[in-house]
Amino acid sequence: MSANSQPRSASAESKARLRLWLRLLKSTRGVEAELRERLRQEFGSTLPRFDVMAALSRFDAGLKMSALSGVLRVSNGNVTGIVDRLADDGIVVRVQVPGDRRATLVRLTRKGQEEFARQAAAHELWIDELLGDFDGDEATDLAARFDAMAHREEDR
Amino acid sequence: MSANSQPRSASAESKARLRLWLRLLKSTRGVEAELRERLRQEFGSTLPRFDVMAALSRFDAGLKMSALSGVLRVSNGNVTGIVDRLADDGIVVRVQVPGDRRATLVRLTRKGQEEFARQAAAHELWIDELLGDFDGDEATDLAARFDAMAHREEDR
DNA sequence: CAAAAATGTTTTGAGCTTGAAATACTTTTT
DNA sequence: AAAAAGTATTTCAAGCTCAAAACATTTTTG
Repeated sequence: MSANSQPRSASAESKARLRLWLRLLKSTRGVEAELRERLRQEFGSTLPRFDVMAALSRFDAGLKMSALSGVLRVSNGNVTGIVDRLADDGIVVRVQVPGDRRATLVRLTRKGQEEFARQAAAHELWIDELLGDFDGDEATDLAARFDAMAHREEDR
Repeated sequence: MSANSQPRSASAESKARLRLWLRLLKSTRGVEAELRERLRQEFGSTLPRFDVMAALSRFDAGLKMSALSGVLRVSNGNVTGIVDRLADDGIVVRVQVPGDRRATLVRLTRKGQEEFARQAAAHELWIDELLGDFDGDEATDLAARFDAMAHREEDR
């Protein structure tokens, strides 16, 4: 009955979502902090650098700066700085795109590929440890669930 | 049987966890990006500022700088900067702790309380919208699940 | 074909973030 | 009570992050 049965349950739902958000944030920040720390300790590197290397590792032909910032969903200027430092370290190279003098292609060097392979192997072990609470089936279910959510986000 | 039935399934489990982690990261980063954008647009503020205000709002008597960085799980120096700017804007005040001239207590001002109330109300609506994929029960279940995980993290 | 619009990247300025060093004060030890 | 150890906070240097502005080049349009 009554037109106002909604408000009460809507509010309870809203509180439940807020609680979920706070837990999600705490969990992912915790894992991220641990990953940062280990990348720093074990490889003298950072998460943003790892993310750039991971993205480039999927494209042997390299990526344009704009494509890279698109894949990573960070700003152009941001990628400029990270790639600068990665290039200084010989992990990536910038290559002119023939026929378009505005664009540059960024590619992992041989050294970059080797370095990424080492880090990615360690990274997978770390994740396995840090998300050890979830067994294979639960992880698979949740991954599908959050994939749906991530997709809904994209349409916004 | 065989001694090597473990490796195969362990690896599949590890892949499932890695996939989960990537989805989790994508989802939470997406929501965070949206929150940042809205805080900027609607309130000319940022997530770190919101986090500090939220923490202080739970302690009428104020928090010491070290307690604040403890609650937020960020470095001391980090909090110094955010509190500096919040103080410049009249959102918080630093108060001397009687009997200990090293410490300072940070408290929301009246203005800070009012500002936080407005932002928190909007924030709750935003989260309700952004996590709209999850109904109340699912949100409650998942919150408990990630709480368990976050607790395991703390023991590390 | 010149002007205008679009595309690709870097620069800039402000704020966030960290770990380590510096500073200031308090408590404990000798 | 001086020395040493511990606690509270800020400063520093380096890197990450964004939005907006600046630049350079290419494509489209009038």
